[in-house]
Amino acid sequence: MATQKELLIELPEIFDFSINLAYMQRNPKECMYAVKEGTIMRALDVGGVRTLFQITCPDNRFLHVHFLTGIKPENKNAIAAFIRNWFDLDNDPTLFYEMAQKDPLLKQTVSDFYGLRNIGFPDLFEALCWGILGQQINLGYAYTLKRQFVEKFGESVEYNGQAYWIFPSYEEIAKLQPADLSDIKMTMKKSEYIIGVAQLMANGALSKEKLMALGDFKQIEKELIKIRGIGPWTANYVLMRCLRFPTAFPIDDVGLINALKLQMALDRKPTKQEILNAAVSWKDWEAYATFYLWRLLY
DNA sequence: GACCAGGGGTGCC
DNA sequence: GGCACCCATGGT
Repeated sequence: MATQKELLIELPEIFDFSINLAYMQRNPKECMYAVKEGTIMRALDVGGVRTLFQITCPDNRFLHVHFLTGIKPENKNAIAAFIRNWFDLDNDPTLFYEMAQKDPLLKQTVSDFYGLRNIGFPDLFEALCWGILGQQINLGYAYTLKRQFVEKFGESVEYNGQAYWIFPSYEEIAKLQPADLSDIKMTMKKSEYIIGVAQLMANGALSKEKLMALGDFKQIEKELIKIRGIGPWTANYVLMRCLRFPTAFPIDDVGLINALKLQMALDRKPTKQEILNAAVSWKDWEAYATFYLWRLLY
């Protein structure tokens, strides 16, 4: 029975907590949550209240969310929705698995990582920033940049001597000039792009709700690509990991290309046409195919 | 020091 | 729309 400080989130059948936990621990530089001994810790700003919670999963049937600071009863639904989106619980990958088990390029990874979910970025601003940060630099450095950005402009919750960081708000970032980010070694272009996105969100022109209201995947993609700093890769990355479209497909992704090179046993990178040919059988599940192929590398 | 990195913008045709 | 070229900087 859940008390006031607890929340239970029922899990779908296809879900393996330890597999997802292992994915979440893949990079020690991650600063938006902490994983320790089967427990995930994360802080969020919910309606102006800094909330710290931990997630455990003793039975693989429910996520047990325990609030450590700042919970208000009226915010519990918002946090439950955040966690459902974060763990991608509202997509049913049954048909993806049926397809993937017959696909020679996917067969191994879906078997090795059965029950893995597309762990994502429920917050649109965080998703867009992470996409822009990750453009054309190695992933390790992208994590370093993110940490510096978060620790300079975000807020944190202290608990047992450790700081849990909350991603900077677009309201705060919208007020900055590109030069304000130069001391964290963000390139001028990335700084301009991130501030530009923050300003679009701060003035109400861009929001998750407005994008989703467009309904159609292609229309949302088109709308995202209009934004300076957002190209086809970032648009599809956000469609995949924030807006949760299973058909999103960041086809130019270096990680995807390298994973396919490995699975196709090539001594060169596959061509775009070869990737398109491989993806024919992934139809409607391109995002999941990509996510599982990434797991071979990271 | 070359080459790569979970690309994107710009200008040209 | 497709293509070449530029951007900028850490990692290897």
